[in-house]
Amino acid sequence: MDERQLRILRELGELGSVTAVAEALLVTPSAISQQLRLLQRAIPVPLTERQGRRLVLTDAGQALAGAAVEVETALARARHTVEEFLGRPDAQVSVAAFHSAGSAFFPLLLRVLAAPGRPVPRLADEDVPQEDFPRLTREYDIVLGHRLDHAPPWPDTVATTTLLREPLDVAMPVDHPLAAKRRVTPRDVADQRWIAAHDGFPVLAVIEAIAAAAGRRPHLAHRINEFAVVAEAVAAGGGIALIPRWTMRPHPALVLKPLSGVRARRHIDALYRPERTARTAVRTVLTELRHTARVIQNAGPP
Amino acid sequence: MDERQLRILRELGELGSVTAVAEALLVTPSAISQQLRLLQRAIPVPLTERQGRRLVLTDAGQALAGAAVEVETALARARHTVEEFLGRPDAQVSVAAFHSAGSAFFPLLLRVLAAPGRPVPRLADEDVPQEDFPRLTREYDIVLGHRLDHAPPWPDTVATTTLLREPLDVAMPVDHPLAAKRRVTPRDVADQRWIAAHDGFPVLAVIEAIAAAAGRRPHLAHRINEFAVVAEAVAAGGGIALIPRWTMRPHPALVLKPLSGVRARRHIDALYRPERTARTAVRTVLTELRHTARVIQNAGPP
DNA sequence: GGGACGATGTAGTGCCACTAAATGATCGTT
DNA sequence: AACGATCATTTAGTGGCACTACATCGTCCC
Repeated sequence: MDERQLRILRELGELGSVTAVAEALLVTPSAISQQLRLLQRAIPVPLTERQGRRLVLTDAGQALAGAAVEVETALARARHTVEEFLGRPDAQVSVAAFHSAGSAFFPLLLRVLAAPGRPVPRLADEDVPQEDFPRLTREYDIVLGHRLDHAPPWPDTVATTTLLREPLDVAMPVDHPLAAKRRVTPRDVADQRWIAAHDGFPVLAVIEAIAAAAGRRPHLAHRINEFAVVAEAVAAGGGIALIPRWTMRPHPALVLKPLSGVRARRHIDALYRPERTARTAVRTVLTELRHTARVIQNAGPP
Repeated sequence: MDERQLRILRELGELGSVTAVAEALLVTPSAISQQLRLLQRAIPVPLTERQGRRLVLTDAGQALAGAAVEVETALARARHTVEEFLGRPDAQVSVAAFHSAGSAFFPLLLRVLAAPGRPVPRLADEDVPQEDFPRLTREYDIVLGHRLDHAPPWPDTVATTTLLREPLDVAMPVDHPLAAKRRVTPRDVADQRWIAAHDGFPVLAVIEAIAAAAGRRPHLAHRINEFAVVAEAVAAGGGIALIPRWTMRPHPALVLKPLSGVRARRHIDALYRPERTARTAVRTVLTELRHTARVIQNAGPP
């Protein structure tokens, strides 16, 4: 007893003859007759009976044809399930971000999505080395990752959208000798003690580029990834550091000075598997992330 | 997208690997893999993804697997529909009877089935010529028919159960000359005017047999099928008649005298298509008819 | 009765789900 | 680091089954 046989039985109940069913299903009457015989073989009571030269359903056949409607309904629903899954505007969308992007994007994203009928965000922070961001797209619909301006592009296993090109400024205590300058050069800062990120994190490469531009080797005093911790360490006189201009909340005891002569920028990119954009809700969140990026860039951190 | 592919998807969701699904469904992993590929071909977003060396469902796959459960549920219900149809003890059972059987059986049957959980009788009277009783089983689950003791048996296209072997007595007015006898012989009644049934109805053959036993030709004064009408005609002096002993309500102006020397009996049989006894409710009604027959035989008509 | 209509049986064909065996990928182990 | 074990997939080949074409049989209608 399979779907097709039930379909045939149902059509026979509604159309009232084998020939009519055959025409409706675009096959020969012989095929219908054979399938009915096969269906009958599995069932111990007659499902059909001759009425003159026509074939009609018995009571048992009508009972089974009724169940066949449920089967077809369930199958039709199954066939539409994927579309519905893709089309739901209020589905869950998981977004991962490294810390500073999270602190800047998540509040704005939560606010703009806090309405019925909008995607339901599932946010998570994931601070991983550069090369691990693409892998996170297995687990999250959208991953906010960062890389330096000149760094190799993301592997083409993932699709990407650049949300921000954010300058990295030199952070120092407000009473630092360099705090009087409008901008600083690699020569200005090459001999400073640096608070850098761990290996594999993008900020480190910029510090090395700055030192190289001044012909020195960088003095890496501390290795701290989290910018909020970095800021506190800088304020406490632990050294200077590179801090993103827009996504970090300003620290009252610090000043940020733009670097000249070295491209110190990081990209904040949205990484995702292309097929996930088939979901309306995912596309919506991507759009909102782009919009959020403009807000962040114009207004600075919240 | 067919049932099997959905089944495979569902199992993959629950078992978590192609090999496990293959073992569960008693096929090779290759078959599973191929079916998943076919299913995927019909759907624009990935349903599965590699997780290490295993294959697991994506969110879209899980959504579809959920719908697959509904499909399987509907199919399982369809597969049980026939059994349920057969097993329902309180289903409708249609019973047809010729007039006198109806007037005797129907009241008792209605009384014994008048309870929740018992078969719901759909009664009908059908007075047709002898050879038409089997045909009625197309339309009714059970048909009460009658035939004479020595008449040819019912065709074996129908199953039969004999409910009653009922004597046919000679009915006459209470003041008739023969009313003084305990029983009557063919010779006694051969010259009487008879009230007989129409051609094709069993009673007629008995009258002819009586006449033949006495070496006469019967004198058929009237042709009336319905025994209630016959009784009135006899009471009014229209002639004598054969009247069933148990299934006719006694008429106050008539007496019934047994015939000797001639087998004057009719069978009241239940005719039905064998497959209909697959239904519990039909078997129940057949049992109750047999029981009702015993009551009628012992107690006489109600 | 004869012709039209409807259902069914039979032989043959093409498709499809499956198996078997090889390949590729990943994991755990020593 | 290398190996075997495990898991998935691919390929070629096979058997079963749903279908078509054609013939036959029963039923209805004029």
